Amino acid sequence: MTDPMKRFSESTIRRLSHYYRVLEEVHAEGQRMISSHLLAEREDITSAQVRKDLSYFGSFGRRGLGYNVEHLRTEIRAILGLDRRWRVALVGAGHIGAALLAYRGFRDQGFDVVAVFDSSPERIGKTLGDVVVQDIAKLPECEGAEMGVIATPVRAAQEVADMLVAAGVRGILNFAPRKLRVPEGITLRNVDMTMEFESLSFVLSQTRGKPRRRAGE
Amino acid sequence: MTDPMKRFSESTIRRLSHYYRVLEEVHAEGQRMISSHLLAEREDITSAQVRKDLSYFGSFGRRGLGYNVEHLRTEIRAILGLDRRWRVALVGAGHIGAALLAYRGFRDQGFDVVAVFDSSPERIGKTLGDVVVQDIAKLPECEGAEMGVIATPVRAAQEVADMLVAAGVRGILNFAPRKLRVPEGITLRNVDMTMEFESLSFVLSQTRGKPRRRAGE
DNA sequence: TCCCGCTTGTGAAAACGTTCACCTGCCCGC
DNA sequence: GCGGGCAGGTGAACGTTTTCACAAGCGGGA
Ligand SMILES: NC(=O)c1ccc[n+]([C@@H]2O[C@H](COP(=O)([O-])OP(=O)(O)OC[C@H]3O[C@@H](n4cnc5c(N)ncnc54)[C@H](O)[C@@H]3O)[C@@H](O)[C@H]2O)c1
Ligand SMILES: NC(=O)c1ccc[n+]([C@@H]2O[C@H](COP(=O)([O-])OP(=O)(O)OC[C@H]3O[C@@H](n4cnc5c(N)ncnc54)[C@H](O)[C@@H]3O)[C@@H](O)[C@H]2O)c1
Repeated sequence: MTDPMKRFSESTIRRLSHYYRVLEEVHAEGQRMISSHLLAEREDITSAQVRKDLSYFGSFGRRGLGYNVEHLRTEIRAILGLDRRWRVALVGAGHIGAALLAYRGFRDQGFDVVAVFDSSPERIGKTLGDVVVQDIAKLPECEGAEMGVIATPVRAAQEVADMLVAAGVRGILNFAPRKLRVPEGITLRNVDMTMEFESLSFVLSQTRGKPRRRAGE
Repeated sequence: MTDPMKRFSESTIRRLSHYYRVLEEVHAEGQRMISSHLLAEREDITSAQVRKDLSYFGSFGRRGLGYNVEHLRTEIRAILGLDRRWRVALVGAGHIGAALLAYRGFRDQGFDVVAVFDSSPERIGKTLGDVVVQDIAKLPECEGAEMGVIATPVRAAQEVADMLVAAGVRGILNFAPRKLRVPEGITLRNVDMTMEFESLSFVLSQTRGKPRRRAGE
């Protein structure tokens, strides 16, 4: 869509998401223009970074003025592929699955959960959100979903991934804490809360090795 | 704990978590030794990367042989700060909060949720997991928690963060999709599922602009 | 005991991402 | 319509992370 087959860094994309969110807010507040400096908002992003990120995709600002909020919002929306709706198949109607289904934010961003699958007889047939939980055995018959979400226990994750790929999804969001194998051409993203906890625990034990206000370890 | 005040890259730490997980598995299977090549396991990490990561913290392997699984597991455990228990205060007993409380994995890794807070009268007083949900107004009286988890709606997130900091936590895991301000010395990690979805949507719209097997856009 | 194949640990090189610094363009006030 | 100040775009410098490549160490077999 841009140049030939240029790839953009993961971090740039994550920051685009961030800019988009800021723009949504600022737009709601009625602001018309915003500077790269304000877009950066928090000190871990510099204004130069903002401008560089945006410049990979085009020239959206006006010198001396900044960026038009409405315009930039529309542009980033298009870049992130949020100017359309995505059909999502969710596998695993447990805690995480239920949380996702209950979350309005996703629908608002263009993500529609069009099918939910589970293996437990207790869950199959129940209505969750506005879709009926289907038997995982029916997943191969699922059509039209571009993305899959894996919210099953670890042991089922790889098998489910294979089924999703067979059913034709091109991207998978995986909540199970395990690296999955997917064929080339299939995009995989992991949400790994365990890792975040461990990262916290690492930093905290670095900065002060022992519990506060207690004797030795 | 290592040299003077050397900092390690975020990615190194995330990979350590990954290695740790692989080691747990391999350990359970009864393997005694493992090579850096096998530790990398998936093609997006090279064996050189594994060795470099580990070398930041010491020399744990033996040339010609690889790493002793049990030993390396213990070492990484200590590096990540998982050789102790962490007290966690959870704020927001909604979908995400409930999912976290129900998840055995965290307890197994050494994270104990010692207190849960919510603002909704419907939730306060209910028992979730094995703790009673308390009124958020009681958070300032909470003592001894080293980490806080924010699982409230976005609008409450910053206020909750401030309260957690006041209550003495040194690290915060934030599920609300907004950048939070925290004082220096407080470690903040964000789990942002929306961003992951957007990242998927970006890649998918790059690789093939239109839905598969359907006419126009 | 000595050699060979295997695998680590690590400097050096390469790739990558971020920051700097400056030129350009634009608006506004005079 | 002219000048000053503001703010975006961008090549180059910089710093960090990853990869490369190889010497050094180890075990096992002859
Ligand atoms: N809950 C958390 O806080 C948390 C935190 C970190 C990671 N995770 C991971 O997220 C995943 C989901 O966690 P959860 O808490 O929602 O688990 P859960 O047990 O609440 O739900 C899992 C669901 O998957 C279903 N399932 C099992 N096997 C299946 C299969 N083969 N096909 C289809 N469905 C199947 C189960 O019936 C259940 O409904 C797990 O892999 C877990 O490790 C969860
Ligand atoms: N559910 C998801 O799949 C999902 C996905 C992405 C992001 N998030 C984010 O995670 C956060 C939690 O999501 P959720 O689905 O669990 O929401 P939820 O509505 O199920 O739960 C939120 C809980 O926070 C409580 N709460 C509200 N204000 C509070 C306050 N000031 N102090 C203490 N408690 C308060 C509410 O009573 C409720 O119990 C939200 O910020 C949401 O944007 C959720």
